[in-house]
Amino acid sequence: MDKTKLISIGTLARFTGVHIKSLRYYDKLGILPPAYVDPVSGYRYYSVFQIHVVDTIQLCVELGIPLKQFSDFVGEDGGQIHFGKLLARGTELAGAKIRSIQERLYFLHQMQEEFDRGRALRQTGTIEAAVPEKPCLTLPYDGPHNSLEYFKGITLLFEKVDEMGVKPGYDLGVVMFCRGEETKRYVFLTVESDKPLPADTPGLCSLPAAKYRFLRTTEEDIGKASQLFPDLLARPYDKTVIEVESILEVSDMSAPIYEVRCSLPAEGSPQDA
Amino acid sequence: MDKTKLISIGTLARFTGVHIKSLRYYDKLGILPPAYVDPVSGYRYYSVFQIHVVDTIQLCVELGIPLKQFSDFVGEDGGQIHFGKLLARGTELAGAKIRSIQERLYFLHQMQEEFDRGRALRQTGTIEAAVPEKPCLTLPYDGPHNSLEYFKGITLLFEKVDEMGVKPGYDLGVVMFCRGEETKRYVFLTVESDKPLPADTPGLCSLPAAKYRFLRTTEEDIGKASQLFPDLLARPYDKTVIEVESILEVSDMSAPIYEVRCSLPAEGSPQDA
DNA sequence: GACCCTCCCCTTAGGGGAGGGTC
DNA sequence: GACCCTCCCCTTAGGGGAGGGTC
Repeated sequence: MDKTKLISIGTLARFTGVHIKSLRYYDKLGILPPAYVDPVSGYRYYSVFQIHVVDTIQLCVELGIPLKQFSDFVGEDGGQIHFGKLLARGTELAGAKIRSIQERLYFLHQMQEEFDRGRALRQTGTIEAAVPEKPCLTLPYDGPHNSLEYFKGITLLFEKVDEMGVKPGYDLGVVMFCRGEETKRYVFLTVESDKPLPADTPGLCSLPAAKYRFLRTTEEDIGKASQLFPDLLARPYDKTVIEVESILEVSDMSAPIYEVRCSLPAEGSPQDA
Repeated sequence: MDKTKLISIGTLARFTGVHIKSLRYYDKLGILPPAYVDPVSGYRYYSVFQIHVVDTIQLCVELGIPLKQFSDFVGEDGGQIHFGKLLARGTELAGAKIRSIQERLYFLHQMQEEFDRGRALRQTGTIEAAVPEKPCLTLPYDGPHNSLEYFKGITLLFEKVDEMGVKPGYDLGVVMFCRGEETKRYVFLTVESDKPLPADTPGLCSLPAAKYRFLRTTEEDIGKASQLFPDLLARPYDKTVIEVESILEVSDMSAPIYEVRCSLPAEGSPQDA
């Protein structure tokens, strides 16, 4: 072995930008044996071509491929790299990672929207905004917020969502559907699902897409929607009133703030009763 | 504290899909204190609303925000969540992650291309393909491959790339520029850089974009380009001949295979000498 | 009987540092 | 004097399991 063709571990570290400790660790794992080890001093010497092996190891680390699996991509003597396998696995993993982070980013954007609306609401007292449809599970309920019955209902809804194998959403509370003369009241929990849910699920319905008027209120006033939206309730259109605990800013459980939303008449419907 | 409003740790685990052990760990870190702990049995009881705290913790974990920093996003009593801060940090981190993985994916795609070409070359013996321009560092050199001088040259190039603060590319070897009567031979190392390199860097040039003819050969034949491309060398156009060690399949250092590329005449140039 | 408790040991990919030879 | 060596201890976010109370 001609040492003059080889470089020291420190030089390899400099050339690759990888820490000396990492190179020793790779040696220990057996995935980067030095081209030559001085039997007296124990000094490790590497070939410049092993720079590519280091690069490949780094690629695996960055893609989250466990280094124990690195040997799957390398021939017996460590000098052969199965790029085909590595490329396939790497592309697959990188794709999965990007998809997963994009989902998270999408969730964050949704939260950001609700958060911004919450802030606007805090500043102006009331706002009006369009809200998309959201699937949810419901349970008939006619009591006040924050009662034992209410908690039992919410817990039951979480239980059901769990049984269905889907994820609970961030919104929960009380919803009132005013349809003609009839008004029905439920506790609800929104549901996150990429697949459509079976239509025959008991209690499955959705918070309808509509333009809503938003208000904030404290626990005392909750359930008195008639006082909060006197002008809207006086008008005879089908409306949905949603009461949720406002958790989308600095939320304090001991003194909850509620957000109450009342759907506005659809565009083009008669403006007067 | 009314226990009937609370759920057990196992129930919380089921509702959130998070392992019981993780919930205990979050308690230990102080970022998810149970709403109530039975002083006798030590049993932990949680409020259903703490489901949201668990979700938020999971979001942090998935985005790679250290849980020690989680307290930055939570009020003193653990019941308040600063969504604004969390959203900003999360969006920032998720964006950075996606960009980093996309870079990796781009690198993988490039490798895949070279890999596919290598496979085609192995099957057919020779192929012709267009190759984009690549910046590289060079050092005049006139010896054979795999000699001590060659290694010294390559090592020096790595050293220079390192000094310039850029990353070495995957291609290295010997390049011959035939310009008119003059032929110059160098060792080269490609350079990866997103910024343009200072034009006055000594030895900086580029492997020109062109259609190349590819051949594979063993160590013995290397440097005898005149025998490998007799038809092309007989014709009087400016050509570039590149000899690289073929590392883009199962590569074995003890018996290297070389890839030799000779640029073809530009389209529209005279077909006969 | 299913659920929960507290230890205790183990994992990945290294980083920091001590104490001591080597180029 | 800069470089390299081998221990040894430490980190994150938990998972597995033992041994023993609790609903």
